Amino acid sequence: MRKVTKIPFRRRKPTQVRAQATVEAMLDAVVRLLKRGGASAITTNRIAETGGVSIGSVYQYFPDKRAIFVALHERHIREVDRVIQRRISESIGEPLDRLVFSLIDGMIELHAADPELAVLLDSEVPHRVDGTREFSFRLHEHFRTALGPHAMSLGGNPKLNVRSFVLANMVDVFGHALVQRRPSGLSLRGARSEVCKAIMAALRC
Amino acid sequence: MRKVTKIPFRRRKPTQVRAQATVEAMLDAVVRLLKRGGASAITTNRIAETGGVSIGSVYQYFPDKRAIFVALHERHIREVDRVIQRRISESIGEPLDRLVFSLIDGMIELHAADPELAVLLDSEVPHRVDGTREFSFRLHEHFRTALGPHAMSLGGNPKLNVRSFVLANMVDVFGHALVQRRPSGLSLRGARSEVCKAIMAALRC
Amino acid sequence: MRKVTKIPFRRRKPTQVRAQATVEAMLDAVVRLLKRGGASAITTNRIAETGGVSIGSVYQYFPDKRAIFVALHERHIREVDRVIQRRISESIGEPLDRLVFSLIDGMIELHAADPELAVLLDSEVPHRVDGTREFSFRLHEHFRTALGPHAMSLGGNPKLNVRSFVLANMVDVFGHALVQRRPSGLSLRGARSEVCKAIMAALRC
Amino acid sequence: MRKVTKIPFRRRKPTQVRAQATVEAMLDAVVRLLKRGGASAITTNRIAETGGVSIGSVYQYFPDKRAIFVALHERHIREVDRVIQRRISESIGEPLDRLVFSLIDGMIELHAADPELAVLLDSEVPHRVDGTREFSFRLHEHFRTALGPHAMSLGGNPKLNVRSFVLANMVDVFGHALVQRRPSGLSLRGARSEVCKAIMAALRC
DNA sequence: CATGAATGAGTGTTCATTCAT
DNA sequence: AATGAATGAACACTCATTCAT
Repeated sequence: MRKVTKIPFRRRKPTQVRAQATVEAMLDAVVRLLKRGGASAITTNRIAETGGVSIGSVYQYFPDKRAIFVALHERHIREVDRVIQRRISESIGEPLDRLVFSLIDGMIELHAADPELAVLLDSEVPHRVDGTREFSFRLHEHFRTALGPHAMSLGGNPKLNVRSFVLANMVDVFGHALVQRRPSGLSLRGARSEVCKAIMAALRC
Repeated sequence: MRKVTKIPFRRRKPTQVRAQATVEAMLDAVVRLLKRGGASAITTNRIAETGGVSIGSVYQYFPDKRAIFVALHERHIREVDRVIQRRISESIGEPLDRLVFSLIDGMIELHAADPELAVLLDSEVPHRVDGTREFSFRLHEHFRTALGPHAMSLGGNPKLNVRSFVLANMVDVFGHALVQRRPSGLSLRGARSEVCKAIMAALRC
Repeated sequence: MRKVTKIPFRRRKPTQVRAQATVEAMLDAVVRLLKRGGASAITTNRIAETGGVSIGSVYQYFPDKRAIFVALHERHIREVDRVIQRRISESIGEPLDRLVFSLIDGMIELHAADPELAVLLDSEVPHRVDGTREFSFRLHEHFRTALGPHAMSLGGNPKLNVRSFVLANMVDVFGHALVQRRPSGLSLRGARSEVCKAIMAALRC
Repeated sequence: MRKVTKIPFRRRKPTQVRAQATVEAMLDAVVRLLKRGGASAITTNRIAETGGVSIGSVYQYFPDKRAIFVALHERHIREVDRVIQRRISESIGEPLDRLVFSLIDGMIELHAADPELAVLLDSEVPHRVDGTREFSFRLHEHFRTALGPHAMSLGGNPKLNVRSFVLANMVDVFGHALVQRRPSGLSLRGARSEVCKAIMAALRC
């Protein structure tokens, strides 16, 4: 049988400004659909329509539907990354508890801006694990670097690797939990303060 | 036909032993498919085939596809619940650090049994938020109850609500992180011990 | 990245009588569409509709659209095969010119039954070459066998391989040409008789 | 948009040398795509890309996709025509068997140059029948004219119409068959000589 | 009850064609 | 003239669901 060799097709890379805007429009459309009707409301044609582009254009930028989801997750991850990095660099020279507070506060700010989104993003939009995993490690790096200068205040045997592991995971859960799962009877501010204290204690060992 | 207007229909309650086994077979089939080909590989027909039942039988036990996912998540949650409760009751009368260790150890045991599963379950299988949320609160309750007897060792002002919030979330993340995201250069045992110390510190304030 | 292994899906084999009828209905639908609007009028949904089955059923029997075309060609080939074999076996014991006449007559009968079809079949319906090639060889075999008993009447040096090659190809073209491209001023009967004489001459060397 | 109602539009006639080259480039691109991936690999955009022109230019020269196929077939037919006519004119004054040999040899030369192409051209590229039919008649005319001078050597009752019908069809099949379907155990030269003898016999009646 | 053939709405995706630049 | 980004109608194909047996 004659081999039916699939001939690849050029996919545009969104390097141009306008192209970037189009991609953003499409990702926003996904978010809008997600909120309106859950994962099952997301179809490629609806993404195009909601995003104000033609379905053809969608496939100019993404090879398939899944790639759109990946891009959406990546955009979210990039935002988290950005916030974390900024908060870290802003806290250089400050004492450890200021850093911890700043990180938690950054996460809250991020998730509080759109509380629904973060939840939907990882409950409804399928996301291959590797991306998340990789991101997790990158965060871990950031945190380890950030903890470096505070070695003294972490006691004689800092074990930075362990400390940053603890810090990264606590910032992650509590960043989410404070916004989404805060138990009744606790104000956000109060809970935040308690969490910061807990993190400090956990870091100091 | 993809029915949109739902006509209610009596669905068999799996009270019989055999029925239970059938349901289990189907849920296991979902897991198997999930591991083999990700979320997109899960179709009702394949669930039936893989589970060794007819597609008709699937609809005898579940009103629609989503219900299968819900059941799967519920089964998983039930397992976590069971482990947590057992560990708590086993630690009654023991000091707090024994409880904490037991909880973390339980979570590790749970996730280490099938490390892939837990990840896939909440990265690929869509799960309506309410169930998770509800589960989260229930866990919180368990933890608060469990912490009750340890009020003294938590200092003069225990704020049990806050402590259990901290405990629940830390057990949750680290239970996952120790199995999936443990940084290189740390043995499971070593990391576990560090995490327990961190939790203890966070609890004591 | 997680391997998204495509999980195959069971395709029904049309062994049952009813299934056979369904397949026939679908192939007939293709022919009908082909005559009505050429190749571009053939869509899988139209095949289903015209054939009186659901599109889902089409895919129960064929993995994809191309497979339908292949089946159509195979059906046609099978018919030619049947006619050729019958004519050959009917001519056993008869002189060579009776065999030649019978073969040409069979082909005419076949193509005259639906003159449009044969043309459309190989001008509009894409057909992978290998099938045709294989068929061609099989026919060649039949013809060689058929010529065996006539070795004497082919002169002292029959070279059966060459003779059957000549016969097969002449039966093929003239079978088509007599129906489709017969030059003006020639009756079918007259032309047929001339062609038979020509074939006989070509066979005798 | 797939325009259905055709609005007539001036199409550039490729009179210029450069224009001719562009058209050739596009037709060559079709052939290249055809060989690489069969009929389904031929898309207008790929033709443009492979041919090194813009898709816009393709539509400057062809009203639609089908027109490209027609042009491709016409180009092929023109080549066959050219070869046949040249061989005929070269054989003027020569005996009939020289003419027959020259024709067969011309066809072999033509098809052997690109054995794949001829097959693909009429197995995969849809070709409306009329063109082929018309071409067939034109060939027939050529052959009749060519046979005229050989009336004597065809016996007392030449029936040129029938002879040229026989000749045209035999040249056609064997031209293809010798290249594509020659049975094992036959050299091209040997088979060619046998075929020429067979044609001569068929012509002489 | 269990089965699995049949259904067809709806999906992801392609690709012929246009037209502003 | 030439370009190629953009379009969207239409396509091939899937799969949740039903229901006659």
